Amino acid sequence: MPEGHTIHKLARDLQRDLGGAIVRADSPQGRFEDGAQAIDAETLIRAEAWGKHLFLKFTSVTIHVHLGLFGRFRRRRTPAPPPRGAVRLRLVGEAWTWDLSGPTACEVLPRGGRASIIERLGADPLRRSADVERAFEKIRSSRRSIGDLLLDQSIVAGIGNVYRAELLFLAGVHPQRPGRDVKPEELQSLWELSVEQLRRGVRLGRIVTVDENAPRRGERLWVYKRRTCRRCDGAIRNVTLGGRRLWYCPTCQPRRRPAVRRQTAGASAG
DNA sequence: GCAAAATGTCAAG
DNA sequence: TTGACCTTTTGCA
Repeated sequence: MPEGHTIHKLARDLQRDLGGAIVRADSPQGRFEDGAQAIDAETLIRAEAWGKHLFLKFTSVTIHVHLGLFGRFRRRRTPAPPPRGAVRLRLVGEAWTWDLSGPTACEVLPRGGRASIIERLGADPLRRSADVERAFEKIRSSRRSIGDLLLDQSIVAGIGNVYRAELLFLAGVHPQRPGRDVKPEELQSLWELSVEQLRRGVRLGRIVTVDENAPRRGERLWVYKRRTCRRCDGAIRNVTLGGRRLWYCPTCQPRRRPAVRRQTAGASAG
């Protein structure tokens, strides 16, 4: 189940397996027959990710895929066994076959369709061209909570419910702080953590935020769905923000920043 | 066998 | 703010 890291890894894998070659396409489930027919026997020119959106550019048209909450791609060796479950789109390459099931969106884009989707998306931590300043501006001028803002794809594209909780924890920011009250250095930290963590997610193929080499299953996250805090052992709280459940540690993520201890001039920093 | 949950988004009220 | 939608997996009878 996908946040931005999943889609970016997918784009790379599809590009590697199917890119630059002719692909056979069909819709075993039958709900994308016309679309599959449109690209069948065409060359996959480029697989590209933008936030949580995937674009598959073929010779004559571009396919847009959004996995939503349940969507999934399965990779199998060609010749592949019969589709398992409801496969919306099967892409068959020389060596590998990819089966798509359960997407929220799987559609042939009209001309200009890709551009109009990208227009609506905010800064993607996995893209070098990300317009960070614009994202910061939107956050700094909003009274909505930072927890809500981080899920808004038109501000930051690619962060989902797990990453937002983990990033806020790592940055020590309380999720209910209004965007306008988040300090520039905290925003900078949130952004840098996003880049670092999402990249790690792409590399590992799953979300791992804890600072351990080989975290065991169930020990990969700091706060998401946990009851106690890994760092301070205090009770984790959860609130609904942006329509989704969000977990945080009230001790490690104080609502007010801890007062900076006043230092007399000339005192050496600790 | 069935219910519930799952890393998401959009449109209706 | 709520419900609809997409599908698979897991847990409980």
